[in-house]
Amino acid sequence: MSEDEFEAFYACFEEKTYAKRAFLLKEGETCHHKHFILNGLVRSFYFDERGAENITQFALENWWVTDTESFVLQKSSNINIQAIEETTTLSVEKSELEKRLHQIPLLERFFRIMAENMVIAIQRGNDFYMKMNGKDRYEHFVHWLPDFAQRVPLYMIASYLDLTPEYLSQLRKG
Amino acid sequence: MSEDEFEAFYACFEEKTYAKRAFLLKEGETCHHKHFILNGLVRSFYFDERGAENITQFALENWWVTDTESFVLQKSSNINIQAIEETTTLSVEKSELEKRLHQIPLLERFFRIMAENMVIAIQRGNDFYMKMNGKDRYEHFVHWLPDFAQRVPLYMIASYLDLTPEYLSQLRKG
DNA sequence: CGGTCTCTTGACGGAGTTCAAAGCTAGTGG
DNA sequence: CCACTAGCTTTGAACTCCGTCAAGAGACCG
Repeated sequence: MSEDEFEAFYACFEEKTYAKRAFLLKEGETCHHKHFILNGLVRSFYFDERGAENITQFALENWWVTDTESFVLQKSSNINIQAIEETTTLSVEKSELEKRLHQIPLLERFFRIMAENMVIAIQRGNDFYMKMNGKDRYEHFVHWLPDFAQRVPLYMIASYLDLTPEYLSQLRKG
Repeated sequence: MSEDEFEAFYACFEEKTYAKRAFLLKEGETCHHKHFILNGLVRSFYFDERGAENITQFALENWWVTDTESFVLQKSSNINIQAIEETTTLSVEKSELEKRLHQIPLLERFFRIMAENMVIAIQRGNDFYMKMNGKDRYEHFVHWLPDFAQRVPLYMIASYLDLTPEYLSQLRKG
């Protein structure tokens, strides 16, 4: 990428700071941004039919976060994205991004590769989920993602691992 | 895309036919192709620690199939892709594809969008899986994917929906 | 301190699995 | 074209993992 191209690309990002518990996206809104996290920690979650929060993803420093379905199809979102800690992002708006993608062929390549890596990451997550029971999922999580285990309250980890806090508590004891 | 470009792109595809039960990819091999299915039906599956087959995906006419992780990272695959019926594909080999992607910027765009759509499809699948119990998953599957329900044996549907054949049998009765 | 949020404990229940056996079906070869 | 066999589907009983409910104990923050 030439220096000019990089400038043009970088210029379309905006730095934003979200307070603890602030929302990057709320259910029912359309997602207009891809966020790159400079600092902090966020979660994606939805409310199930009984009003309980179900966490589908965490993201921290150097991760991207968005609701891909809402962002790509520009339809209203089913999920909330919320800061767990105070969080600073570099965020790019959809129409800005589209413009640059047309101007800079290398960007298409970059975002293609990023999307492929997302497919891989999600499929690995599924694989991990399918092959392990609750206990193994928890142990794996604590072992491989200690950053999250430190910074995220237990009941959120339980939700992410698709366990009740009560059952997770049992597992930790025994 | 210009006519020349399209010719160059189309030329890198090869038509192949796989007999029923033939493998498009075997565990341990590296996946070198993306396959577009012209005709037929395939499944992706792995063997769990007890030697039982676990189906992760079906694909039929007009769908793409590959092992994204193995294809992108060129590492040995954990899954098998096998024809359930005799299947004809248009298949493109990785290095051929890479060459064209460099030559034809529009292709990068095409495959970026395709990868994004895969992310959306997989996440929808996960959502569907998380929110429904076994009975609902089966009914949803039969209702929305009748083609599969007709053409795929029951024990494979059970595996795909993550149920035992015995339990699925119960569900159908009651 | 007082209240809300978080984590733990234990009794009970239900969705789904496991195992074993028997009935059914369809493909294959003779 | 039939018979045989291997593969597929059904049944039922015992069992397990994990969720639910209810109650209480800490812990953090104003």
